[in-house]
Amino acid sequence: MPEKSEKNGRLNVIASLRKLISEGVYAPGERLKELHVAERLQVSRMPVRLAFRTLEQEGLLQKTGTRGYVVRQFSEEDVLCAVEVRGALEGLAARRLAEQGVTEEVGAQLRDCLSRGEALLEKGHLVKADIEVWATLNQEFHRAIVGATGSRVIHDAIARNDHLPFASADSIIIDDAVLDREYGKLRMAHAQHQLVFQALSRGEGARAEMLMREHAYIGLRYGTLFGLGEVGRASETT
Amino acid sequence: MPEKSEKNGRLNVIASLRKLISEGVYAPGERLKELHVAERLQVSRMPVRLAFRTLEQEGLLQKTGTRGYVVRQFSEEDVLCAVEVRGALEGLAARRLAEQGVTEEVGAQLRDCLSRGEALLEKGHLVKADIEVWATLNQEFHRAIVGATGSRVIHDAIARNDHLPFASADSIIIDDAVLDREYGKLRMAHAQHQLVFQALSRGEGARAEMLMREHAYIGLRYGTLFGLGEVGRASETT
DNA sequence: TCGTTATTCTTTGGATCCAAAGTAAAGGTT
DNA sequence: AACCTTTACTTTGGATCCAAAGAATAACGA
Repeated sequence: MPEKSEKNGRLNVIASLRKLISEGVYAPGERLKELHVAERLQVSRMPVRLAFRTLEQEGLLQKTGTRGYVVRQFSEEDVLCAVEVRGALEGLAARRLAEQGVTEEVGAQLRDCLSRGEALLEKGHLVKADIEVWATLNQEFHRAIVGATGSRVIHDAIARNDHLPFASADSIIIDDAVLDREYGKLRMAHAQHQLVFQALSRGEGARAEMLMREHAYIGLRYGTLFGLGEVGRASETT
Repeated sequence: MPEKSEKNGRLNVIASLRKLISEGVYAPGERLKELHVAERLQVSRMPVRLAFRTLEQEGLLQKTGTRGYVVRQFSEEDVLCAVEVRGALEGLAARRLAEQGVTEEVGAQLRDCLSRGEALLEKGHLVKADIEVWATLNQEFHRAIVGATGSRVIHDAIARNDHLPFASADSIIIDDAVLDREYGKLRMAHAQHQLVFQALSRGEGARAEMLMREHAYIGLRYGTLFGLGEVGRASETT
């Protein structure tokens, strides 16, 4: 059973359910029954119902025509679309930020991310733990940009579209081949980050947008969207 | 009190609450109490709680730091961002559609929209009822494009970002000046639709995208996002 | 034996109840 | 008189109960 919140001893049903789905406990296409989930999480049906609503909005669950919810299936096509949506929105954020100018604080934050990325690269190779480090770093870089636009509307739009159930790095086997590929991806992503930062600093909005949109594809290009093989299994997505 | 569903006699709490907010019954910034809304809509607190969750996801409500929800305030800046987000996403849809090719069925649907738009224009002026006609027509055109991409991911992304509480046409005073401006807007929008359709038919993806992005601004350019003066009153949006 | 109908069971949606957390107010103390 | 503490009340979150809608199954008729 999932761990409860430290603060009030309450279970975050939404997070738990999201985790169960991304772990594949509830498989894509599977019908989800309130009572079943409730018993599994040791809560009553009520919080589960709330969670279903939220996860439906996130796109993780899907209302069946008749009744109840099923776990949404994502095709490779869906993943591509999600990537493009993300690219479009983050590109928008980048353009806005470039046009409104990067503050000293945000600039420092981005530079910090870049230098930490540099440090990772200088090692010449990756170990498993580095993948998580990079993931955090990457997230920080992107969040800084989106956050710096100051537009909650854009921020929310991105957040709302960021719930595709990709497995996290620790749920798949990381062998040397994977680490090699990840290193290559990291090199490329880092270079792209540098370019984006450059464009942002120079106030080149259109260029920043274009670079960010291209950057969004990196996970696909390097075939290291963890778990893609799993989520891509679905042939039908409607 | 709002009308109940014909089918099962049940009230759509989400739609009702959304309406109440867009009508200004619950003003931006106002704290929303479950019990109060429940009594107003003649339902128990439960469906209201569900609705709060959904509307929070939609961005209409906002969780306060401590407890409860407040009606979200939208600044003019927010509206601009929402428009750009919409443009970015619909632009994406247009590009995809152009690249994958417009089917005969979708082509016919779009042509139908265009000819109906033409008919409206030929009258040389608008009456109040035409505004609603155009709104429907416009919606149909955009939906056809987004729907034709076949990507639910993109469709949902757009739908999720389409909940800003603009007042509908019938909630403001429509005088001759407004009708004139609307006629001008309609001319322009129709022309843009024609161009988008042309680009789509020719498979010119990048052009279709660019045109669609520009088209998104039309409501702002013509200052006829009904109710913008209202929602724009908020100075702070965080 | 197959199809149709009726009955039962499953599952969801809504209402009410209870507990916990947070807020406001009142009273006491310095 | 001002500030702190304690108490009462407001409001939300969770649990349970009840009703209604759907699905499955069984029984009856052709």
